[in-house]
Amino acid sequence: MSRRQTPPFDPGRFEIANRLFFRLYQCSNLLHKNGTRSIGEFGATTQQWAVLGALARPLVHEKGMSVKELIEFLMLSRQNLTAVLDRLEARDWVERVKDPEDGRSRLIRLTVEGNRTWSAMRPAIETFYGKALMPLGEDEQVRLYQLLDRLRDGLADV
Amino acid sequence: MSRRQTPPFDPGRFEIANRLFFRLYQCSNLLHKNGTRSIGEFGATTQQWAVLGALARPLVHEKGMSVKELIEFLMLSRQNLTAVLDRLEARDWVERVKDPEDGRSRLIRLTVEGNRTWSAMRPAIETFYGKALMPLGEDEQVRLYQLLDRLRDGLADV
DNA sequence: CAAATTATGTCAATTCATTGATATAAAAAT
DNA sequence: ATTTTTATATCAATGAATTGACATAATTTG
Repeated sequence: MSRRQTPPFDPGRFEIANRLFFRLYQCSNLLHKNGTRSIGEFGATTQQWAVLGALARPLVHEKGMSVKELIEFLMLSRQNLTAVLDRLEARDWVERVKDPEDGRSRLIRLTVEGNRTWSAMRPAIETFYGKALMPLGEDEQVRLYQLLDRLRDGLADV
Repeated sequence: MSRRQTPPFDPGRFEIANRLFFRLYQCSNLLHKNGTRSIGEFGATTQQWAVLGALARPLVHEKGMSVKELIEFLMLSRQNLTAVLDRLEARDWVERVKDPEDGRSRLIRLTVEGNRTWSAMRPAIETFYGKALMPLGEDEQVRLYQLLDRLRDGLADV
């Protein structure tokens, strides 16, 4: 229970919120820096890995995803995603194919090469996950992503 | 106890880690987008607000912080911080003064104008915090920043 | 005193992120 | 059939993030 309408902000509440978002900022910087370094041998970035990961999911892998779906899933702007897709397409890791059911829409799919690269990256990603999550038990990892889920919902509604 | 040395990665563990970092990525994008929008009237960004917030802390406010300390606190590169400080200095929100105790070092301090701006921003930041944290109770907010603390430590050690 | 380290800055290249404005083509609605 | 909406793309500007290489000045070390 107890979801307040407009929470009053005493100094304590502000401090907690401040720490929370500052940690988020720090984690975000570290994820980008060290995550990208850990897959440096492939010349990819964490953002590209997020796109490949989205497209490699079992239910998506064959039909692909539209740009609109990718934007909503990754929560970034269309202009930005277009640029990332351009780089991925230039490396022949993804392809844009016309949607047979909607001529306006194009489906983004992993190429064979993109699939191969994603598989090759997985061990490096697993190593990164393992090291980065060292201080957290499995139950805490679940708790953390559930809390991040709700934070995301809150952030999206601002 | 049970802090594993090299955690074996069964599919379940990978899935949990994957969700966790993906949520982190989404939250990071949303924080940047909606956070910056919520202080848009000041023409500042969440990064600039992080720097101002760091410098506005009671124990720091008078003496300031060196660039090195700011880099370690904010966890970003020197080249990047220099650029952010340049923009803040151009707006007369921060100043670089020589450290009387170390001629190599320069102390970054809030100017009077920077202090004024930080105070003016606070209500907008409080509103943002309030909306973004709507789905989370106070106890959950504390739990979340503690978990992020440990994730940050893990990410830093990769 | 000379050499090495430290703190900062600068220059350059790349990627990622935003917004805003504009364009094109196809689907849907009137 | 015309209009409107939708999906995508493009162009431009700005800010933020990384890395690498180099420069300078001051402190510390040998």
